[in-house]
Parts: sequence; C-alpha cells; structure tokens
Amino acid sequence: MKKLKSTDLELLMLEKTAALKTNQWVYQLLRTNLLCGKIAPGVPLTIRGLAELLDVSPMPVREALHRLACEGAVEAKTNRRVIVPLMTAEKFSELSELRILLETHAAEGALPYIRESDIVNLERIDASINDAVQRGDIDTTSLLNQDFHRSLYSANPFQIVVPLVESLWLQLGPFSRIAIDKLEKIYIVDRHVEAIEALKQQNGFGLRRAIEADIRDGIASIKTVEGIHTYFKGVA
Amino acid sequence: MKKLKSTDLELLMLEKTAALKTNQWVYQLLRTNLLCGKIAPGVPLTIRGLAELLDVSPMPVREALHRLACEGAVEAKTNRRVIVPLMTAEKFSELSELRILLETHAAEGALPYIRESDIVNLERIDASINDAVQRGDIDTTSLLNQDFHRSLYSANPFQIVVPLVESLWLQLGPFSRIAIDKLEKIYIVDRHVEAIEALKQQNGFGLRRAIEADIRDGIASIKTVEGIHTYFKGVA
DNA sequence: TCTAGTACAATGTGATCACATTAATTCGAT
DNA sequence: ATCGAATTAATGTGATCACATTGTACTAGA
Repeated sequence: MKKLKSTDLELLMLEKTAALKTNQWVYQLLRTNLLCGKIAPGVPLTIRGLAELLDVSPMPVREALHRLACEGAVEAKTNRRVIVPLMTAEKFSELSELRILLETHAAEGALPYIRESDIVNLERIDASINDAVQRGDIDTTSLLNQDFHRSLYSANPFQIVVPLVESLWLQLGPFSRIAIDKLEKIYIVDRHVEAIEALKQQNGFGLRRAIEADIRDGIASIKTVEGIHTYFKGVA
Repeated sequence: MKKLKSTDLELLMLEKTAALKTNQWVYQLLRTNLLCGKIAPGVPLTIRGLAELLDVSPMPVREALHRLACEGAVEAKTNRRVIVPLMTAEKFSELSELRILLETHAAEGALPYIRESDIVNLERIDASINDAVQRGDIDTTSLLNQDFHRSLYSANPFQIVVPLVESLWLQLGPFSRIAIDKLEKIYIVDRHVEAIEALKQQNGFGLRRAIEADIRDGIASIKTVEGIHTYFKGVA
C-alpha cells in the first residue's frame, strides 16, 4: 500500500486574489477543504509538504496549521505529526450536543436583529442549497449550509458565539459531509424553511426548534460510528 | 501624557523551564497575564516590542499573538495594531450568558466521571482560593478560580467544551479580575463548596445551580460598564 | 499657532537558513 | 528472511533578513 503524503492530497483550490494575503489564502483553503472533508483523518499534514503543494513558502502554512490546531480542526500529536483527529462516538455526540446548545442560543439571540433583507438573503442561500442538492454537489451543499447558519447568527451585531460554533464545525469536519450525503436521499422536511418562517413570525421558540431539528436530522443520518468508518473506508 | 509601549508593560513572569519550548512559554506567559488583566485594553502589543521585553526572537511572539488573536484574547485591527479589545455592556452580557450555558453543560457532563480523588483535588484548590482571598492576592485568586472550573469540567474524558470556555475566559479577560476584586468584600456564599456538595451527592441539578450562581455572583459585582471603565481609569 | 506634506521609524509578512529532534531507510548479524 | 542498530532523510522551531505598508515626527507654509 502506498504511503500517504501531504503532496498526494487532492484539494479543491481557491484562486488567490490580489487582495488576499498569502497566509489568509492558505488558511481559507485548508479550512474549506477540512470542512468539506477533503482531507481524511490520519493523513499526515506537514508544513513543507503543503507549502510545496500550494507553491508558497513554508511560513504561511506554518501559521495556518497553528491556527487550525488552535481551532481543533487538526491535532498536533506529541511526535511531529499533524493529522485530522479521528472521530469517536462520544466525541461526535458531545460535538452535536454543543452545536444544539450554542446554535439555538445564537439563533434566538439573532432574532431581534433580523431585518427583511436578512430574510431575503437566507431564502436566497436556501435556494442555492436546494440547487446544490439537486446537482448532487456535496461540497457546495456543505459550505452553503454553513453559510446559512452563519448568516443567521451573524445578524446579531454583538455576536460572540459564531467563532465557537465554527470551531465545532471544523471539529465535526468530515463527518457533517456524511450527514449531508445521506440526507440527500431522505430530504423530507426543509428545516431551513421552518427557521425562516419562525423568523418572519418573530417566534423564538419555533426558531430554536427548527435549528435543533436541522442539526438532529444530520445526526440521525449517522446512527453509528461504524457507519462513519465504513464511509471513509469507501473513500480511501 | 506618556505614550504606552509594549516594553512598558509590567508582566508577571513565569520562569522558563527547560522542558518548555519557547513558543509555549511565551504563549502561557501572555495568556496568564491577559487572564489576570495585567494588560489593559488599548495598549498596543507588537511582536518586536514583546520579543525585546521577553528577550526572545520575534518568532515565538508572532506565533503566540496569532494564537491569542484566534482565541479572541487580543484583536488584530485592520491597521497594524494588536490590542486587548475594549469591553461593551452587550459583549459582557453575551459572554456571561455563554459562560453559564457552556459551563453548566460541562459540569453536568463531568458529573458521572467524578471520582473521590477529583473531589479531594477540588477541595484542595478551593482551600487555596480562600487562602489567596485572605491574602488579597487577586492574581492568584483569579488563576486558581479558573483552575477549579477547568479541573471540574476536565473530569469528563470526552470533553470538548474546555477550550471553548477558556476562550470565553480570555475574552472576559481583565474584567473577571474586577469581579474577584469586588467579590472579596462580599464573599458571603462559597459557591464552590455548594458545587462540591452537589458532586458528592451526584446531584446534577444542584451542580448546575451552583455553577450558575458562581458565575452570576461575579457578574452581579459588575453592575454597569461604567464601573468597568472607572476601574481601568484608576489603574491606568 | 495650526495644518499639511514629507521624511523617518516601526511593524507585519514572507522567505531562507541553522539546528535539534524524530521518522524512515538501509545494512548487517543471526 | 527477520529483526535490530546505525545511518540518512525529513520535520518543526527559532533566528535573521528583505520588503511593502503604516504610523509617527518633523518641518515648512500660512
């Protein structure tokens, strides 16, 4: 079996605009790929390897990896290996509970600040999501889904919780991808529509319910950790 | 009025043991000082300035500041200034609510894993806290108080929430110091004793109540943001 | 005295190098 | 052929430098 190296990764690339500094570009790129689950747990991520792959100096990569480690997206082992941490049933359960705890709070906290333009924007994102689901584009679905949640919570100008939630997303990382993958086939209720409806009615309780249900739908599609592992066996 | 510079800071130092790498040492040192409120909001923190102050190369400082920025302890402005962010009433309120939300959850999640030795340890820490309070040592009180909470939550081996909570502590930063400062004078109920009692009785609800009360006691001692600003006027 | 413009100093970023530590490979003994 | 030791390659960290950008100070003009 061929040994995996950083340079063997197949990453989805972002173009490096002139406005974006190199470190930001590297960070965003790695982050996006982690959120989409393009980097499987266990693959060793090295500074020089990624620098070569992205054709940049090691310095911005070093910075990006440190930040991602701080956010829990990657784990710096005691030896010199940096990997996407493996998932366990307990960890997955705890992460999901925290998502519900923080995101229902964040949604309710955003409710008073929601304006008409925010609702229009959320509806636009949800339409894009449905579009991506139709096309079977999991990466885009995953990223847009996070956009929806982030946009909602960010309506509150005194928002503290978004970075915390993003850390949870990063830690769930590859596995939210599985949820979406399976969810395509059982997409019965659009919880986003429920959430938007609650926003229009200024219904805090309904909003919490919709957000919680949205998260739980994802959880439900991954019943066992075994399911997770078989999934990655299939990918790798 | 004399302009503040990084090199004018009066930091409480940690000795640099051989086991500790330079970057860890710098990070821990800055972090500790931020948690104790030794670095006032608005003071410009520069890489080279801190490097000179700590007598290390700019590189570990660069790394530490990036990490602290990622954790919300410091804020990198769009221009080139890095400062401890200013506090607002809304921010303080939101941070406090999140503390209650996450820490009551964390405490309850740790409850099933609490062993006799954990309780002994917590009692030992609480005794040290009372000791530090007697001496009027605010810095130690503040750090030990965080130790108490962290030790409790960390009893759960599948803990995800501790880094998130630590981020909140860092963002509250200087202001928890005020709470403790004032709390010394009105230390009527020791919520930590209540929490330990609930642990002994495996009383989840009581534990949540004790943790929430502990946090609210701190909040109550800072009634207005005006109080915060006058506090720092007095210090600076 | 105040303001604007210019020159100077300081800063963050990126790059490259040296070094100690760790992983990987090779080679030899059994 | 297999296992273990020694060698070699690779990695993260720390240091230093160059450069573009930004803050600051000084000066000249009104």
